[in-house]
Amino acid sequence: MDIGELARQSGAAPSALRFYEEKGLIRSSGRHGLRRQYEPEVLDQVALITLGRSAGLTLDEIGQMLTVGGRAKVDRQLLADRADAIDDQIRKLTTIREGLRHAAACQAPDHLACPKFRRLMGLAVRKAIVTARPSPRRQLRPSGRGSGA
Amino acid sequence: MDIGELARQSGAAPSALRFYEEKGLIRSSGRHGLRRQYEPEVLDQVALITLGRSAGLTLDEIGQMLTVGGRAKVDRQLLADRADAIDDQIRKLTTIREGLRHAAACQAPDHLACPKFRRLMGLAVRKAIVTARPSPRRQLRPSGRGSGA
DNA sequence: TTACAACTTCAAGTCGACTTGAGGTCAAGG
DNA sequence: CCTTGACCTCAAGTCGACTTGAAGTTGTAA
Repeated sequence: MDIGELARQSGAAPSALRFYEEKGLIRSSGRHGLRRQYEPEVLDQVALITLGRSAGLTLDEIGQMLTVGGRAKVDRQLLADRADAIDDQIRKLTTIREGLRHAAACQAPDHLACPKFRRLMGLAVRKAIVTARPSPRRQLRPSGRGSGA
Repeated sequence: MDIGELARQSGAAPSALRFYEEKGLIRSSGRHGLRRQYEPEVLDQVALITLGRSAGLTLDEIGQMLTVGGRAKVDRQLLADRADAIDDQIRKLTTIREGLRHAAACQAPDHLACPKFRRLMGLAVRKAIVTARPSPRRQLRPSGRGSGA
């Protein structure tokens, strides 16, 4: 299939697909004239990329998980490490979610003053944060999730 | 305390703190000469910002949760919506984590070929929707953004 | 055969979240 | 009094992930 079809079926923009290819996350099987042709299984790869991106992973991170070249590279340790890192992120998000759920229900006008909120967020133990720089985890362009929601 | 002290205690760079202030996420209580002075409770706010950032939230998103101005704005619906959005992100991350954990243990050289991996990632559903010769629809505009998954 | 929509490349622009650098101010200590 | 260094402002730079635009090519339907 050509890039337009892949775009339609995957939901990713053609420019994004070219970008992924340039980065080595997907591969075209050849050209028809000058047009890229893709095998159907690329759809799965793009789905994976999209999922990863929407979960906040960088393309580099996703690339490390993808065995796209077909060749080897299945670094199990890396995979396990990534899983752990994601687990960590899940814990942080869970913390925030709980804090938010409470804040949405709480009567205190300023939730930073609410002891329950503070406990949920672990703000009493702020000494722990010393390790400046929370991993350079850059986020996907917020686009969708910003408004309305 | 001045910005250097806040930076030291919070782990955030002074430039980041100025940036947060400019964005309205924190406030200085005044100046000593030309130097910003901060109240201790700003530490909590910065801790919250740091936590949110490391979980992948944008500053705007975090700002909406923060009642920093002291004044009202506790939009419970917004808070609940944010909690839901975060829940969604947690689910995606959980999916990925499970996929990764399996891939790290699996023998298949290409996990996209592994049925268990595919099931974990929910990639099987893709198959169904394919090529039914879609009507010639053009879509070269900003594509409305799939925002994926 | 021709029109044209869909593709191509490449360069530059955008956005969020900061960082870096230049040039300037000022409070405190020697 | 003078130095120092932590602060100040403002502009510009950086990075990731794309998007946009210009200019050119081509498969295919009419």
